[in-house]
Amino acid sequence: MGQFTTVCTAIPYVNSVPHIGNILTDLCGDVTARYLRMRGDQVFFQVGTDENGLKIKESAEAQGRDPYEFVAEIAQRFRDIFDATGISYDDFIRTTEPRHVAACQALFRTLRDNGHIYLGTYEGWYDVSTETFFREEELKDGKSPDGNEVRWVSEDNYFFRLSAFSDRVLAHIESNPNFIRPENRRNEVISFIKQGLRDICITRKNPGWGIPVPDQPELVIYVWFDAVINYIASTGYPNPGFEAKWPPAVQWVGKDILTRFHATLWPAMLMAADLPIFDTVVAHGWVLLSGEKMSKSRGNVVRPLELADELSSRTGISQPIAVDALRHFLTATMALEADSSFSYEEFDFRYNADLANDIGNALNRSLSMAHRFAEGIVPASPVEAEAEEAVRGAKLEYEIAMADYRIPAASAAAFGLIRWLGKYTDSRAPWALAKTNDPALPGVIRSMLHAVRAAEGLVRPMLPSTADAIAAQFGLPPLSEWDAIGSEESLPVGHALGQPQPIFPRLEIEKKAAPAKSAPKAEKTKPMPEATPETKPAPNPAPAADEQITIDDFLKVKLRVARIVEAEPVEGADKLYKLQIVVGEEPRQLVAGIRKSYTPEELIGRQIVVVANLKPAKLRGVESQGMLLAATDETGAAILLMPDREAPEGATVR
RNA sequence: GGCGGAGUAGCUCAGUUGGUUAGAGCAAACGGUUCAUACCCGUUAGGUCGCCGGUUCGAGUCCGGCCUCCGCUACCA
Repeated sequence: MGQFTTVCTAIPYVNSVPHIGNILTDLCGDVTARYLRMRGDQVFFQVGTDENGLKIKESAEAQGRDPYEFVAEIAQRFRDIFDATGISYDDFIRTTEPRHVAACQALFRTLRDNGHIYLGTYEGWYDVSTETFFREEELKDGKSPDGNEVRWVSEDNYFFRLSAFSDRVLAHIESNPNFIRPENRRNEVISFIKQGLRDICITRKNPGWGIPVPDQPELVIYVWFDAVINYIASTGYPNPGFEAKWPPAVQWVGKDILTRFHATLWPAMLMAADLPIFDTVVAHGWVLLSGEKMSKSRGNVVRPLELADELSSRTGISQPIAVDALRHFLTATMALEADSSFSYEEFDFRYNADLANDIGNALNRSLSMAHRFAEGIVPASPVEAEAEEAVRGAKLEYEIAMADYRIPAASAAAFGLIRWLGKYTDSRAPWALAKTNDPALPGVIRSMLHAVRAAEGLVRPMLPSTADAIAAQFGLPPLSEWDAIGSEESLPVGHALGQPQPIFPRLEIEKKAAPAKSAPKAEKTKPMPEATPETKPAPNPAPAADEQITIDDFLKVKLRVARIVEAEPVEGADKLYKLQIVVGEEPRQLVAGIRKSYTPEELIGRQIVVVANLKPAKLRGVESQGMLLAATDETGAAILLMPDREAPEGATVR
């Protein structure tokens, strides 16, 4: 047993059935794993489900279900979808499994023994639905930044000394340019860490669900702290032998969980435990639908199997081939550095253009020509030089892309070979050569077959069922060794080829009349910011509406004259004053960022103009019940607005 | 506000270290071909390479400023 090449994927939280965006992480991991296996690596490919956390327990109970049974059912659904979409995992780990619990507790113990975990009192606001603590100043209108309910908690908990690892994590990122991919995410992480990392509270009071803290079962480990440990638990940690699979070569994650968890917390945890760190973490963007993130609450989700089933019923292709169509869409159109969009039109379009017209037709036409002009066997004449060159070039381009985990670029290399074949076939025109009994004919036929057989190997990581179907029509075993791509042995001379059979029947897409010019298809890529929530049947956006408001709009803003009675700096802030003011008779507290421009003495006693009906908000933990009006000079300094002469206290301004 | 990214043909995007007529795919128009799943091939787009200025013999490609969009992050009320 040698060293494994380990591929990890972020595990989804089991609170709903996955949509096509959710499986993107696993698909990326799968393509990577399949590619590396073809390269000859002994691959260990981990996937799984994240099942702890209070939210799960509450969801289960809300349905009157036993939590264990509840998560088991949902985890199975994920597993079924992974299986059906061809995710070739070697291990499916659930965070409720004993092996994961044991790994968490072992790691926790190690960190506690090392002094990287300490006991402290946590007091603050807690958002149950995301299991996150918030500082006072992070709250918005008494709710979490995401708008969830929060409750005040005060409990003794363990903290992880994340702050102590800022420098080391940063140094690691900076000295390993490939540690975080793609580049733009790397920059985001660096600037995040440079602001300093705070220690993180990593336990919660045990609600009867979760992983108990060793020796202190009244506490459970925070779900995020526990979740990332699954990667190493999957390799067998802490049992001897896990080192054969640890550390991973690559860890795939969605962009939303990169910065806080996989690029900072998780490496810091590994450092603290003296464990090796994975080579690379790659973050991909989201798959948007009509420009919006898919979410169950929005009701705009596309489920992978439903999509495949629908395609399958429209074309008559088998489900695995339909799944490949989905895999192709995602791997070809995704961009690592940005979000990508899904639409049904685009999906059909890609199916016809890339799969039916390009790869399907290339196979069909090459095989039928071989039967027509070469008696259905692989001719002995040598492959023409330009075909050798095209295959070699595509293969190299593919390898370069995959070395950097640029899956869409690898896909483009594979399809580029197919497109090359179309031009080649036309330029050599075997049907014309046949008429004149040209001796070049067999070499051309063999070259075409050579290219298709190579393409089978190149698309195999993305489209495993399609690749199998191509091999089957060739009457050859699957081309599953990378080095065999483009080789003599992969396509033996004299081999009797199978009969061609369309793999991807063309979809009939009714051509739209001609709305091409007038309506740019409802702005699929850049949805205009719509103020109106909910339904939007006939948007008809009024363009100038932004720039002009009505008098009624203006009168909604209640401006009043107020007097400053006290001014003191806000602790821990260097721009803010806490001001006590009176609006008429009514005392108010304001927070204002004018410390650079005024001393407290200059402020006290002055009359100012304030927005009196502004929703209170917290800045740096201090409530501000309004906003004062000020102009800004060219340096950005504030210039207070004041009445021209003493105004009646609390006078209305308009 | 800070940091970062992006702005290239109708659409999706490529464009290495600055260098001859700025590219690909798709869509559209026209033409060709018939081996193939009405498929494939060729031609056509006359694109101010976001705007302004600068460096240079020469800039999409470097520098400065500005505009717009996006991401991250804030002591923005």
